[in-house]
Amino acid sequence: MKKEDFYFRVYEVVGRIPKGRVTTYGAIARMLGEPQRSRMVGQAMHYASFYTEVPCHRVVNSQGRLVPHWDQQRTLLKMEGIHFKENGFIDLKVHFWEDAGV
DNA sequence: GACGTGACAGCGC
DNA sequence: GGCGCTGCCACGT
Repeated sequence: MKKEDFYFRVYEVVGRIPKGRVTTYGAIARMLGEPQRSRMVGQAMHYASFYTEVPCHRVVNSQGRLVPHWDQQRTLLKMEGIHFKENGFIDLKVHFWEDAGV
């Protein structure tokens, strides 16, 4: 698929993340059928800064770590009810979410 | 057109 | 479980 369409799909999936839940870049890439493009998902999020409707703060990496240089994300997720571990990572075992259909 | 960089993931040590 | 290396694709210089 076209990269532009790929980004759009990413925003769509991210927009479906329920409140109080989070997902990973790899998971989103898999939902779109292209697990190798996990980095493109991250890049899409970078560009998503333009789309305020996209809750990109609910997207973390496979380690449950938050986005670097964006401390506010931690606060935003706390408001969502996300529980953080001592190391500052999110407990994916609890808040991980994945959309079955696309 | 080529090189370097980056909101990542997966595997090996 | 934490750290490091490799593969990936797109974008900026």
